[in-house]
Amino acid sequence: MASAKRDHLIDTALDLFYQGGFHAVGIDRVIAQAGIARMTLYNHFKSKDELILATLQRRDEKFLSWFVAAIERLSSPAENQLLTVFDVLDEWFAAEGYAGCMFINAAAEYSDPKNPINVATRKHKQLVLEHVQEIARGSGVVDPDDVADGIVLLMEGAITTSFVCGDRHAAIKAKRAARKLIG
Amino acid sequence: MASAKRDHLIDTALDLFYQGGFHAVGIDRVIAQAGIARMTLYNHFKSKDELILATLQRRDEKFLSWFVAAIERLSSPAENQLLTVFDVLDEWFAAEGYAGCMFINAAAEYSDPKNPINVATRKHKQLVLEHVQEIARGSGVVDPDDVADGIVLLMEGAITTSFVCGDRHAAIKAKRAARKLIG
DNA sequence: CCTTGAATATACCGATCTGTCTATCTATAT
DNA sequence: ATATAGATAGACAGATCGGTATATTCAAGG
Repeated sequence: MASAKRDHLIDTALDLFYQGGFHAVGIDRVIAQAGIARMTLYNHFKSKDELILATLQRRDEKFLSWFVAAIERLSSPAENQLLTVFDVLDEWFAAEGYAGCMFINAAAEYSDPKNPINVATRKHKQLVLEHVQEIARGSGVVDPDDVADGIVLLMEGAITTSFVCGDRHAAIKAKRAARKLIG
Repeated sequence: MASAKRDHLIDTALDLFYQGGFHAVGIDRVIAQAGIARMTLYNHFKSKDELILATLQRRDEKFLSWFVAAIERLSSPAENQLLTVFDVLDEWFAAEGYAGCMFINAAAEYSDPKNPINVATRKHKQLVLEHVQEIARGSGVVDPDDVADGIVLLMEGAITTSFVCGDRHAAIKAKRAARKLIG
């Protein structure tokens, strides 16, 4: 199952789909960019949708591990970690090639809730929520789950605002709002 | 310029693109659903992108007028109108055929900031922000522009959460957060 | 050395895509 | 009644789509 070719294929497709969209990027672009034969792709994946699912799974793993580590890295004893989350977002938004949340983008193109791709997006968002809930519970705030809901809403809002509106200060604005929210 | 056929074409395309996505829905589907000849479409629009732009413009008009009216309709003297906004969102999310924000979805498929479609999405979001700012300024809150930023972030977060996660309580959660935000 | 399995290039399939062309029809207005 | 403008159906173009078939090359392991 695990193979260097397969690995490289997923990474390449991840880049292309993230930057160009799922329907707009064809198999030909993926194999050309990856420098891999057409049949090698279909040897590892039954269909384009399977490849998309693999890229989303990898994105989920990569993003969550980066997200958790970045919170630790940017944390300071003086600040509630719930607020540090928005510094992490700010770093993300400023990264080269930032194109919003790949899962929101995927849901926009595959809106049928029964579609496995759509299912994968919900799963990812659920994992993010659960991690924020953990932080909230550990930060000594009252009604941690309510606060986590509000924090996640601000996070999603910041992602959308930064990407769709090109607002470079979305994360900072969200952090300011979060401060009032935590009280 | 204005024509019944053209009008009907825009309405039909609006429905189909909103439900099915822009790349995934082809011209053939649009003309079949509209019951209109192929050449009639290309007589009114130079290209598919022009048609998409027309649908986004109509969506912008329809949504904003509905949004403003719904706020008035659901307003009560006892409540800050900034909070009423989330009751309006709740109504929207519960509507049949709800498929998120068409402009967020459009930005996901056309992420190039120079693309006219992308430009249209930013314009729409700017208009929404400005209306929320008006409400904030009229609601006697301190730092109305800051508050408006927070409200809009919660709105965008609620839209994303309701659509991507299928969370039916996203608007209510956002309203709860907004209450703390207004103070 | 030989076998086995993976990767390769390339041709090909049927379907669909956006967009064009043409020829016919219809309704309205002069 | 006739001229004009818009709508029609349908064929067509050229490109691209996702996916398959085949035959060849290559590298590693026994």
